[in-house]
Amino acid sequence: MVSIKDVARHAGVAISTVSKVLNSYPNVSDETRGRVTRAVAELNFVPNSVAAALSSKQSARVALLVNLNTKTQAIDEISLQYIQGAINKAMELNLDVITLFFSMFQDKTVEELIRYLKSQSIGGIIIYGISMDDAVLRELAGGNDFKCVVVDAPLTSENTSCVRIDHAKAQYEVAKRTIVDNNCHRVLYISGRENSYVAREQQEGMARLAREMDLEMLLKYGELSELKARNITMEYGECYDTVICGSDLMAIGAMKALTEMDIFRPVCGYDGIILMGYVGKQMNTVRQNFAGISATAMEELHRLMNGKKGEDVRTPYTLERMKYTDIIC
Amino acid sequence: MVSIKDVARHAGVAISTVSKVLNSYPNVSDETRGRVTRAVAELNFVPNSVAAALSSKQSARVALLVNLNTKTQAIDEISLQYIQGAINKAMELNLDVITLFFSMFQDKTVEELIRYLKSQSIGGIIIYGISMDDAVLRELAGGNDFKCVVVDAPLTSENTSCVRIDHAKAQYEVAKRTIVDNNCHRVLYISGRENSYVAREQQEGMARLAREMDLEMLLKYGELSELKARNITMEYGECYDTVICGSDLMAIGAMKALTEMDIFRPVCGYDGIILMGYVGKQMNTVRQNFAGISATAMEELHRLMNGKKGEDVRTPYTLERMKYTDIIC
DNA sequence: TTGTAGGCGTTATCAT
DNA sequence: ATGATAACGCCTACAA
Repeated sequence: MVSIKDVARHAGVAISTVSKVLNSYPNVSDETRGRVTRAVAELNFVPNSVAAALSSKQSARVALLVNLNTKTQAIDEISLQYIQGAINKAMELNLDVITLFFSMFQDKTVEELIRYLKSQSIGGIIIYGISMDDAVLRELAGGNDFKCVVVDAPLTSENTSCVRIDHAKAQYEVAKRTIVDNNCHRVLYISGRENSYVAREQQEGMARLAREMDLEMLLKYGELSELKARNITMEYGECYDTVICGSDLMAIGAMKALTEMDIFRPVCGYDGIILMGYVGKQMNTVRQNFAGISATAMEELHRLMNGKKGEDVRTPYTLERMKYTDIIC
Repeated sequence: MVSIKDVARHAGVAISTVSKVLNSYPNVSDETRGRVTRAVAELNFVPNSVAAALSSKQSARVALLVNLNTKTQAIDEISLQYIQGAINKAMELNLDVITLFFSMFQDKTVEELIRYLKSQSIGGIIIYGISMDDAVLRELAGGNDFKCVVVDAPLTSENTSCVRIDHAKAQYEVAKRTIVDNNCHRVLYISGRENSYVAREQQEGMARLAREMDLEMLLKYGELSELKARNITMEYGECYDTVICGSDLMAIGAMKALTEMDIFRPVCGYDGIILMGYVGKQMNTVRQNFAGISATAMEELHRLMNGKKGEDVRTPYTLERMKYTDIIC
């Protein structure tokens, strides 16, 4: 393997000079920079990131903490897009990435988790799908051991940023469109989990809508489960004009229930997952660009690791009407 | 951070002794081993894997090369299960993992790719979804730079193993069941890609079946695309008794086409993906345990990195009849 | 502006 | 059986 030493020799300069060029330090003459750059090219030198991580204080290594839904595997579509978006952006930014799943440390304490991450020379982390119940992860995000970006949870601080769409606004808009278009007044709202940050924000949007439009609204928790949403719809669907759901998966469950009950009620989803196209019906939904959100999270983390303060970042979304033909290819 | 040095001091031994204990070398007295182990526990010491990777010759770092299907995102369900299975097993085996996607190096040469992997101190790789067209990756798998496990491609060699189910047998069995149960004679077989290793093996199975049962069979390539399978079925479906597909996704396309044509033909899928449950119909399929296959691949890679020779590993599968109610929860 | 040298936390090769 | 000590490849004061 060609190392920095070889480059230095080939360019006729000191190792430290090569290092300075590689890390674009200011005090290097153009001529020296040129010689080093040329040597790098000629030798096809690629810096060893492991050595760099060991040597440098601010290691450019990032951990992705992903909450893989082992039960309803269908929505794992989202997790994969998160992972993909993050890893691609990380490669652009020259950051190393390791991927971890919540299940790996569900029985660990914060201290153990921190020790593990430090043993991997991790400098920053991105957490996906954290809920209010995850004490350990919340502590991790709140602490000062790592730079941190949390997707979809409002845990902003000195070195923790949050990235997400405006769920209150998105839920408000997609529900309003569905309700206005169909002239509804009595709304069955199937939200996700009670202790989900996203669900809380979505509920805010729905509450505002209910106020503004003077709606009668029943709030139920579908736990992001297709089956639960189906059962809720079975029980209450008939008495309401429309079923608004906090996730596409639940919307699918609601729709199947309505079909079985043989009654029509407009259903509204949330997320814009591909899977929804396969049920063969249409519905309004909020399309989130999960890969894009994750890329944004990685950029934000990169900034944090370069000294920026944490903040609350909102990403764009679109309202869509998804149908089968949009999907297949 | 507590380092090996702290452990050594605390245990009253030399650093190298601690290292020997950690890596379970033979020549250490039980008493010393005990003192070191105790010190490790008391100090909550977790070895720094980055330093180990730098120092050690045979670095325990593994790269996952995943062929993410950017077009038909639906079947990415499989990729995620691969990733999950590999990462979980790697953690058990104390291997570090980085995940890469084919798209990241599609315009790179083998040499560039090798340099990149070496710059990351990668010692072994697992390749998912390689096809006969991927010259660079085939060269990588054939070379001697890394220990390598290839999932679903017969590229066995000195330090390259292959892990997969017996596709010829599986395709034979699932098709036979479908054909016998429905008493068919004329078969429309929609295979995947022409240059896919899996497709070739599946075709072997079908050829044998056609021979044994004296079937008339038309082979078409659906390119793993739901739409292509749909179009093929539209064109030829009517003249055949049954449609056998090389993937669930294509089976879904075929089924939708038949529904639209308003004719019944038994359809048979392959893979056992969750998505299939959502189309709301039943069909025979081969269920692969993708996470399990990937875990097996990681174990095999681990063995290779410990000096074993490459070989061809077959994993189990089951024939199943998937239906909606199996899925939702 | 450039070079020297110490250190990052391990592993591995020698002596002892 | 145990302990010095030199790598591993890079970063970074600090010196020149």
